[in-house]
Amino acid sequence: MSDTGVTVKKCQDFSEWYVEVVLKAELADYAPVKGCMIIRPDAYAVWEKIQEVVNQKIKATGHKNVYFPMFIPESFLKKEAEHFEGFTPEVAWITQGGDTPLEEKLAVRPTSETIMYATFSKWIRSWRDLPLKINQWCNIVRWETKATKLFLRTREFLWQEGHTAHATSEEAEAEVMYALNEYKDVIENYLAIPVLIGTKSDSEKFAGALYTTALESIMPDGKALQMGTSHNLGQHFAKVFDVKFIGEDKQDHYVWQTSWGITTRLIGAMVMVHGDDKGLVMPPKVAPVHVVIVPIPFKGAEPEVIAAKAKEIAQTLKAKGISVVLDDRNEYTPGWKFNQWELKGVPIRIEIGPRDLKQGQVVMVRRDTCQKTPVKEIDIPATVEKLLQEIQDNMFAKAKAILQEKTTSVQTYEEFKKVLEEKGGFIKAAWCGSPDCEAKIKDETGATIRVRPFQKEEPTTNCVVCGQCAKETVYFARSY
RNA sequence: GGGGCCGUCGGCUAGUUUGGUCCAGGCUUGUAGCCUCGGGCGCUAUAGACCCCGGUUCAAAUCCGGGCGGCCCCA
Repeated sequence: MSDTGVTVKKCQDFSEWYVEVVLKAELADYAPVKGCMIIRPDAYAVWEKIQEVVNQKIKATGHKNVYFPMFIPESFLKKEAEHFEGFTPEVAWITQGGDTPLEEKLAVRPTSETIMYATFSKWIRSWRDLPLKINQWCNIVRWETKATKLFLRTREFLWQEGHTAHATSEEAEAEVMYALNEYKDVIENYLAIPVLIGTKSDSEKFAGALYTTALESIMPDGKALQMGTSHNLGQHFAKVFDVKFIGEDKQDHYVWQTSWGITTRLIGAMVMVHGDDKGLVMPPKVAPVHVVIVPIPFKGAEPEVIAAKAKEIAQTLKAKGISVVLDDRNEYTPGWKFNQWELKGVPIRIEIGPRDLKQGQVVMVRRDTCQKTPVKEIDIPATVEKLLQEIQDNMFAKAKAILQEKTTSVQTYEEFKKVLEEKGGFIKAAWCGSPDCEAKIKDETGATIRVRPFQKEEPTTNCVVCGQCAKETVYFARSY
């Protein structure tokens, strides 16, 4: 057997498996610049699908897409102190243009709050200008020093950043939850990855925010991955960028702001959660190709007959809006093609050969379970549609079971450490709310508070660290 | 932030310990062609590499220094 396929098992060497799947399924490649990646067509197609879904959602609720420059003057970035402090260790700076040193250095955007809000102050005059709801699809740069991990940790990545300004605190709060819930829908119902939602602890919140809400998921190796965030910025930025409006009461007020984003990291999560020993498994709702048809050449008699039939089936499916590839390359054997398309994660394969032709059927194979079923020709379109939904549902159910299996409640700090070492995953534990206890756990175990869930659970023990009265039950994990 | 491992055709690797047999070998892939081709089938021909810079040496893939890049573990 050649080594064009994945050579390690997912359960044996997860990191190596991940790298191989991403490279061999042709999702991404390493770039000539350290820490940067090249996103290849199949992965970009998934990103476009995510864009399509998100755009449709946010446009329906009055958000508009814009584009701001990627260069941010240093003075802008510095205006909100906490924000600057949070981002400055990983900002890339431009100090020279051609041969001329710049008078003021420019940051390559690590996020766009500052440059956008400087402009908001010009745009917003009265309560009639509110709410202002914009969104931007762009690249951002965070100059990481840690090891590159394709999709999960690269110096440059693609994202979407929504930014809104509102007249009241309540409206801003509602907007934060709106974005979070739409993300939950995209991630769970399209990418088929179950998430926990809640707020971040103060030490993990966005630099400059009042509070941060987030979606967190667990990967098969037991590490948590942040899937998206939605921040309530309060009036912190409004005050430093002077974003004011005259209210109906004829008084000046600062606006209340939110920002929220998801990134190409979601593609990495999709690979990790759903992939198997054969390679990628694409959730049908984001898969660039739904069905691949592999004709099995006719033995003896006319190969044109089978080719014609394959083409006919492809046409029928395309007419139903299903994305189909007819793999009629004759330089590869059917077996080779099976492996190739499985590596690429195409949800459904249709095989059609002489035996099938005789019986007026095809063989349909689903990627998630690798189950083969003969399907009568007349039933193909309906079966494909049904199967795509079934695969989507099954993938989510499987991932949900993993999430549950990888969530453990603990009573004591001893138990906490033991579970973290032996099993990983989310650890539910009682917490007193003190940053000191949180820091102690991080120092001693590497685990952080991933979310303080919205669905509150009464603590059944005292704080696992200090033994003082616990305020709430939170989810800890080591994370990417 | 600390520790470890690694870099040879597009991919996987042999050769490195002990410098010369290597204008670098194999498999795979690419290209051209053949093959009744149902799970990476087989056959023929052909193409393609020592990460970069410097040093040691008669001689460097091999030894030394620096750089660039990747992976893993710990925090």
